[in-house]
Amino acid sequence: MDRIVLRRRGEGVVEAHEQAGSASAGVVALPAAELARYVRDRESAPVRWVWDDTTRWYPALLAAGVRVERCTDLRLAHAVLRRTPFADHDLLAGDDTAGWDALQPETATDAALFPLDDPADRLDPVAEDERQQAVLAASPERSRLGLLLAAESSGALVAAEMTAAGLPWRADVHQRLLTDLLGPRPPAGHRPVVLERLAEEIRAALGAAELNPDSPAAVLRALQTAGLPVDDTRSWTLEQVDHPAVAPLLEYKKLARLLSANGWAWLDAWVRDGRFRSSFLPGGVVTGRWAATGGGALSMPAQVRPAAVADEGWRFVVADVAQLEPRVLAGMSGDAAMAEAARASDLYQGMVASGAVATRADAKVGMLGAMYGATRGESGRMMPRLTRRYPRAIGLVEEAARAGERGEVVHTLLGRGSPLPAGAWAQRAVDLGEPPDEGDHREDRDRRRRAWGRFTRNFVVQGTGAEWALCWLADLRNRLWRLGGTGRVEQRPHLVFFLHDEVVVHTPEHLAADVAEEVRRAAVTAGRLLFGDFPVDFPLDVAVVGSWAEAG
DNA sequence: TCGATCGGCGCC
DNA sequence: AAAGGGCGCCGATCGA
Repeated sequence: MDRIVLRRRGEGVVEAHEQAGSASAGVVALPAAELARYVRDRESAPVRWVWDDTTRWYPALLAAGVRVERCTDLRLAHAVLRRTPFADHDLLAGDDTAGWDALQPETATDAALFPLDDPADRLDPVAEDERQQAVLAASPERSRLGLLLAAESSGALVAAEMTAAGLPWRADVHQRLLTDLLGPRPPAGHRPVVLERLAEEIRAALGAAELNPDSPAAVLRALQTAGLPVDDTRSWTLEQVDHPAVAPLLEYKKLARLLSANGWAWLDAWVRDGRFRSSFLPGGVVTGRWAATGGGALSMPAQVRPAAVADEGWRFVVADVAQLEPRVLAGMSGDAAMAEAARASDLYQGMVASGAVATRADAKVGMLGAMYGATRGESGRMMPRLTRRYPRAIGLVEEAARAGERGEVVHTLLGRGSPLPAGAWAQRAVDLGEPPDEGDHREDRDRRRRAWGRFTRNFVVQGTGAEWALCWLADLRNRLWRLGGTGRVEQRPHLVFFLHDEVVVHTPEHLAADVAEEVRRAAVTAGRLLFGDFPVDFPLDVAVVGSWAEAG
């Protein structure tokens, strides 16, 4: 397959470096304005575009109606290679290392603010690509690491396409929802009438005439003055006590949250032309999960999802994986008993059926505890039992926790490495053993050590789950393209949302059933890519709906 | 006055 | 005695 490295040069010129082995090795210089046509032409045969950073190239191509099949995102690949235990890091070292380390993705606002001086332009993508390929070739885990790099780059393409397309959003539906719950939109600086009324109720119930219910400290003082035994103002805490102020306070908090997180200001800021426009950031989380910036895209409350509505004549296909992380744990640990439980569409029910635990609730709380590191309470009590039934699965997360406590790196199935701990406890653990110290400090160190162990314990599972999801997305993206006939990305079935273990596809109605089928096939492919023939299933809940809220 | 931090809560 | 992983974002509050 041809491999073409793109590089920006000054004065609106782009160089295309066709690498050895390509049909016509050499360098082509072309005006930036002609890039889209060049890329479109070359896409008629298999080609891999190599570029410094997808966010610096792909949005303009998409805007010109050009979709690419595959790329290598050097920024994301560099970040993976810097941390993976599967690579010889000396092979990645070069003059530019610090620059590649520091390279940040671009968002639409960055581009407008800093159009001229981009640090990416001081980096040499041809040299970096050669280094990365040398690292991969020398890796003892070439195939897993290669899969991770390919998946990460595909994810970058998906993210750019989703960011460009936006999530269909009906501002009128959203506004009606706000008005129904909060009252009419108030003038700037004023509370909606419903909140004002609740605030008065709270003040009356607590005998605190001036109370600002938005101030946690003031609310706490008022509650304590009224004689309530609380140390914070969390909803869960308030639900435990009986007082006339509690009901209006809980109602106030719920509605105030809606107002501040997804109220009229949110609509003004993030919804344009019938689309919620956020920015997805692949690799934005150390574990490999995506992050997003703008509008809180990854924490969209169920409450406002009715406003996500497919276009006229289009549908959403919403799919999510049930219990992704325990399934991934079964696969990566090769735990046959847990994989057997995972054969059920409800893994927790599968654990009950096999006699491992008594109830579904026990199964769920026990597995969450195993993956998050709960050692006591209901979760902790399940651990001995789970360890007996699922020795390999539980052993894997326990070992990841112990390694973290020793200050060591752990890694996902495909080789994403955890960061090294920064605290003093880790320096001492690795270099000096246990120094004598004041009791206070030792307790503090132990607390941090255990916290880091919980992080590495979760890292291996969350990170491998993210790898499964990346493979799912990448394969689905190609399947959707092949379904679609002609036209640009957003004129065909295309991804509009991704949330760790859930996807939303926007599709012309007549293709919805086909999309649902491809979503399932892509999940099978992802399972095979990660776990080969090991029999662990990833069943999906798939819904064809008009509004996101109708799914699940 | 403005940036950093806190308490809280939404999602997985 | 407390002991649960990862995020983004808000208003209030603190502090330079």
